[in-house]
Amino acid sequence: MAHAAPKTQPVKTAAFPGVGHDHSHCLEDALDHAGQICTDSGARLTALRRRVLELVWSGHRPLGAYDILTALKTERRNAAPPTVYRALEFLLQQGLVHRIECLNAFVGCPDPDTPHGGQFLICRDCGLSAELNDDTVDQAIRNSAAQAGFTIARKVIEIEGQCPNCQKAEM
Amino acid sequence: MAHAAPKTQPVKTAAFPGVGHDHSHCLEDALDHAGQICTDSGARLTALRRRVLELVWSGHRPLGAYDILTALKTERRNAAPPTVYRALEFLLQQGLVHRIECLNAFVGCPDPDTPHGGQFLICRDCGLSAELNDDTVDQAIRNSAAQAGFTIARKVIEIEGQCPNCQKAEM
DNA sequence: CCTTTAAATGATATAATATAACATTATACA
DNA sequence: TGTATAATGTTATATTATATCATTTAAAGG
Repeated sequence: MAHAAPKTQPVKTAAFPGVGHDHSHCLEDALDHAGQICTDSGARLTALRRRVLELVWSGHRPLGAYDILTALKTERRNAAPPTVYRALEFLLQQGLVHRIECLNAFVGCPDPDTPHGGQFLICRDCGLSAELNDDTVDQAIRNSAAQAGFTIARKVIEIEGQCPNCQKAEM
Repeated sequence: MAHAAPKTQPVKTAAFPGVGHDHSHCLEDALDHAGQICTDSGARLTALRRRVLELVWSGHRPLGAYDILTALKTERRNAAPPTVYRALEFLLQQGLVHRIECLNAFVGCPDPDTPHGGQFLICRDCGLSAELNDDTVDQAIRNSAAQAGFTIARKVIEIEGQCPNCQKAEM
């Protein structure tokens, strides 16, 4: 039966990067976007900042500032904590990276064109994160805050658990 | 016109503790709850743990571990970081306090009877936090995660902004 | 082009948050 | 009461983040 069981189709996992996805494309894309955004806004994407962005984008795994620093030091002997934190601060301001509070870590934003808070799924097994932007979630929160008479400045939405790939791997 | 303008009624601010609320009641309530919960589960709410819980409940403002330590040291000269972190770990496990990731701080749970993640409104002006548990938000997130094939272990939902009291104060 | 000014980076020190590891004391319970 | 386990004491150190001042680089106007 060639065209049997549609129920055995793999679960849709759009949000998480596939195991064999072409990451060089993600990286190029992120750098191109960053260049464009900074050109448009007049912000200066210096070599250092660009390099830190590349390091953040070395994968879809949120990286700690000191992880980035360690990598950076192999190229710039004089890199120090402020070197990294300043670059990250810039990248955060430009919306090019997000900070993951529950990990004290940073991850590239796949869609930096429109400012947004970001909703994150974070896998405890493999460490990968995926950014959602579900408007239903957003609206529910806006409603809830409005009912309490609260004015929102920033939303931290970080969901820890197990990603589809790691669920499969367990079986 | 004695019964004019209903539109001038104060905004409903149920979630945030009123300026003059009877906090001693909050505190007693929390301690009673804690005693009950630990008795039921067989967990040991020692004097130290109970005292740390009291300190966390000294207000509705999330406190850092070292804030708690400073307070604790006035009574126990030998208190050290592990003293506080261990007590907090216990209290977190029992669901008696929550950790606010974006502040590296801890706040008492007003409703520890049923385990829950907690959704927080955090005022940047006065530092107070209010815990929501809006099922609409919760469901939206569960849906969103399910669509991505993601299994949820823990949710971090922290909304920073301005509380109703501080909005009024600005006028 | 030069100068002035602002922005970015270098460099050093230290603050703030959190945990590891082992010793000692208290509690439960057989 | 003795023994095992849990809790706490104690010291050291890891991890994350920022303050401060010096130096270099880039931008903008004359």
